[in-house]
Amino acid sequence: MNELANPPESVIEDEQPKTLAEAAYRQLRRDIIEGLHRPGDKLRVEHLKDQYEVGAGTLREALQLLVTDALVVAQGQRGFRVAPISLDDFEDITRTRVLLETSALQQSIELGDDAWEASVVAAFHLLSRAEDKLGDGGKCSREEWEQRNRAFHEVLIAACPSRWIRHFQNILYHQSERYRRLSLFRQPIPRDVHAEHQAIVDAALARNTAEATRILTDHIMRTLEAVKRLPEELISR
Amino acid sequence: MNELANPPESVIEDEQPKTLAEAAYRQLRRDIIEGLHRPGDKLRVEHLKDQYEVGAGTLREALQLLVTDALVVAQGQRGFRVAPISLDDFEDITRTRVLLETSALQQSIELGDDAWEASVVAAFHLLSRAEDKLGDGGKCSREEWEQRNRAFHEVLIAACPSRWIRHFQNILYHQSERYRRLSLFRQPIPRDVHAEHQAIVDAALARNTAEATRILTDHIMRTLEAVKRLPEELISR
DNA sequence: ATAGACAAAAATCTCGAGAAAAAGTATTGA
DNA sequence: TCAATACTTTTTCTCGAGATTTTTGTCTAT
Repeated sequence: MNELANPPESVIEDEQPKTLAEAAYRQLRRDIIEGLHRPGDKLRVEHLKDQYEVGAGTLREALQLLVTDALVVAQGQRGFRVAPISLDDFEDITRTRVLLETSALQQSIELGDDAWEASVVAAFHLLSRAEDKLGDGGKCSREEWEQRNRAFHEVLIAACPSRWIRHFQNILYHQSERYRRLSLFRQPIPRDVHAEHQAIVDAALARNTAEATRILTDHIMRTLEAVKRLPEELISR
Repeated sequence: MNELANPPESVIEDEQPKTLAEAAYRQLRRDIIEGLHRPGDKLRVEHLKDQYEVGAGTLREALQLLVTDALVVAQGQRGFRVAPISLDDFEDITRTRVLLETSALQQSIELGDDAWEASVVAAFHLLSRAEDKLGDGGKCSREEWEQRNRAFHEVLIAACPSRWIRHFQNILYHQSERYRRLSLFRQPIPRDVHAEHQAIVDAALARNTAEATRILTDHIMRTLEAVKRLPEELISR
């Protein structure tokens, strides 16, 4: 009678888009994160509706969805813009991410069962393979690596029972993805990210909460440092 | 040339609505929080567009905005529903709120200047007055009290420089407002909320971070306990 | 009586055009 | 030369109607 059994967790990439608006939304989000539409750019519905091959109202809805992710800002009667970026903003994103993600990791370590451990190991393996192929010579796209990196971080906190923390973490991850692209653009994997991930997995499986959160914090904060070292004009508007 | 000077902080109640869609959004949000549209209810565009006197597309946009606040969930090709409520959800909301709000309060206490102290005292005064009038015999609506209570909690963490924490906290506050209504419905101010607020203000002004966060945590968690004591049928779907 | 399938009804999703607002351009006067 | 005003163009916002999809209702066969 009451079919609220499986409420759609959130608007995450679960299945394929069931509506044109959602399809446009995903494509737009990708293009924004990729930097095709640059921070601060105006997003004119009249132009974009042709580019994405949907009606004006539909594209409007897609833009509204992006506001939810804070990748787009809507200004009263003056249309939409790509959310601006700044170093302050990224520092904020990073610190907030640390706050949420360490809390989630703590609970995940505390509550995770065998299946969780297995999924962590699996995700780490996939990520490692992507790194191998990436260094090997373009046998694997950075696209693929990003996807697996995201999956790894997601699985790590998957045993945290708080939907809200996971929801917010998800938003922040997408945000920081924009900045991380900038960083990777210059220095194609500068730090020994692999070792950091390995250390996190080890500590997590050993149920060493303090150690795991410490490493995770360093891991996340290091990306901030990397971006801080970028030439300023990249993070201008 | 680049007029990004004042990016619209977020979609909070700052000015009056500049667009029909936003007007409908606010009215709808109010009605959902008030419980006029109950958790789990289907929100049929065809019906609601008459009720709120806007076109179908416009109402659609309003609903999309509510998805951002997680007060409404959109299901693929099957329309919109009022976000369901549950005790587990409220527990999650509360704990996440504690995590964010205590962190924000710490920073606020650390960084707040004289102006911040003044605004805290002012907000507390307004809230106290509302409580007086409320107990006095309906000289002040619970509407008013809710508004000032929200303002108080907002001002308390206003000196926290993290926009993201404040943004998330705002979402969670609106969420918990739905539950708090249920609680207040039965027990018209059961606990000595005033004393708790007073204690928070004292500790904050004394820059006693540990004490302030401790009290704030208790304060927030107590609402959870109150809701837990409610008859189950109120939190059914 | 229950289950399945087919048909009718309702609701959602989508589109393009018209009204309102903002931005841009040119003209005029000091 | 500059400022202010009026006009033009662009863009956003809004609405109602049509196309798809989901849901409801009915009928038949096992």
